Amino acid sequence: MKRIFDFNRFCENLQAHCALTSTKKFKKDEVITTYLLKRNQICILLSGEAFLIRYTDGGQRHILCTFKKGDAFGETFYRLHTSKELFVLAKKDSEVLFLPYDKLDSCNKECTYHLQLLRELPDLFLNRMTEMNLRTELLACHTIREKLLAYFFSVKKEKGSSSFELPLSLTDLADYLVIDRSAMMREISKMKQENIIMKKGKTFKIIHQNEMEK
Amino acid sequence: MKRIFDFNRFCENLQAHCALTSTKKFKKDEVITTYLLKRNQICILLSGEAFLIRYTDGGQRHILCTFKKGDAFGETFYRLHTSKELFVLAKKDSEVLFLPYDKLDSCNKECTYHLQLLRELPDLFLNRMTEMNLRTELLACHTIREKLLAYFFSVKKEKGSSSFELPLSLTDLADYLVIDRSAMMREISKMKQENIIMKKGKTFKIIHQNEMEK
DNA sequence: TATTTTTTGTTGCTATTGCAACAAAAAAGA
DNA sequence: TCTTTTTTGTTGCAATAGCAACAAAAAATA
Repeated sequence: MKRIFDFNRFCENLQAHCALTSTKKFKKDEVITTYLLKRNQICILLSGEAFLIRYTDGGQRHILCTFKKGDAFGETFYRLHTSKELFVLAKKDSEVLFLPYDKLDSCNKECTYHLQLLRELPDLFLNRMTEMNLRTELLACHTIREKLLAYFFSVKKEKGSSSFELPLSLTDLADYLVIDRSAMMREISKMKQENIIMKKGKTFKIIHQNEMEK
Repeated sequence: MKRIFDFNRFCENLQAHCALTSTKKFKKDEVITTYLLKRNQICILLSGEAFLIRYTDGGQRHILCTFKKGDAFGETFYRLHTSKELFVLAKKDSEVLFLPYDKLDSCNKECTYHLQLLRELPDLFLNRMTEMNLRTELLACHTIREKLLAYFFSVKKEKGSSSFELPLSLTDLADYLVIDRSAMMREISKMKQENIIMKKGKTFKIIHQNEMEK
């Protein structure tokens, strides 16, 4: 993700110089934060990996977003319209930087970092939105095959190579695309048979790209 | 939608005092703008109604967003990840205010309105995001029935009454939820038979709300 | 008002998908 | 290393949804 300013350096400065900032480490599968309460908190993933999760009434798990190093999250970035609780779960051991959103312009005089962040907020929002747009588009595909192909193309585009490893396990992918895992596996098998994709372990390759491309 | 400041008044001031601002009227079914090019343009709907539309490769029409008076849109608010073109179509005769995003802080000294807008941008983004989150959640429902019920609840919540008129035609609703219209009609018939909903013309009412509620 | 267009409503058929249940392989943990 | 847990892979069956095609009602237009 292109960032207009040096995000890593910015985070370091924030930690070193801002009294309102705190960092915390999380073990795999721990809850980093929830989106139910108006926490007015911005979270930045310094290391590790995390998922934004919702459980449906039926008990199904949906993966709404995946966060990598440098991604900003928190309910500040996801205005809710239902009261269904969302969780951010550490997928791997992670370190997270927390800072309050509502105090962004009322920190002490020497702390210019909050103001800097304020200026970057529209861009951070847009980064979130881009990811959400992707998932929405995937969910809007009619068939499992179309969902998979659209997803594979997005990974291919991001990695810049026609062979790529999925950033998610197949189990997680099914929860991200909101499809039945076994039905998805069946479709993957069919696509292998029909020579549309190749699969060796975790590495996929798209062979026939007819339309859709780009 | 709650706005922190008086949006209507703000638009009036902008039109009256800012040289970079322009307004234009559109007839029903005219294209207001497209999201393909980097227009760096912010659009505000002053009157009327508009849809954000995408056509799939298969020729299907998807309604991605619906805009009402006061809503802000433009590719600035929808960072794309594909090169698929999006259209904003006037659903009714409409009037739209246009202003350039990238010149927000470089207008003449007397024009304080751009700066004001800049401060409001995160909030405007979040309003957009809330609507997109709603649709994503609807698309994530497994069955047509669940999609419909979730949608009905969102309308009910917005209108504050258990009886409500849909803001979309049923044909448009199917394109918004990305489901086959005839299958949707069949499901609505079933739900009427099973006494889950009532329907008189365009007015719906939810009878059994078991879970899901709120 | 009369005519055209759009929306609503209905149905049969078929393909797709979800569910359940299970086995094998791989990964994680002791 | 051995054991346990998670992930991957497969299949039959039943329910759901999409497609096509059409008729009636409503809305828009002349």
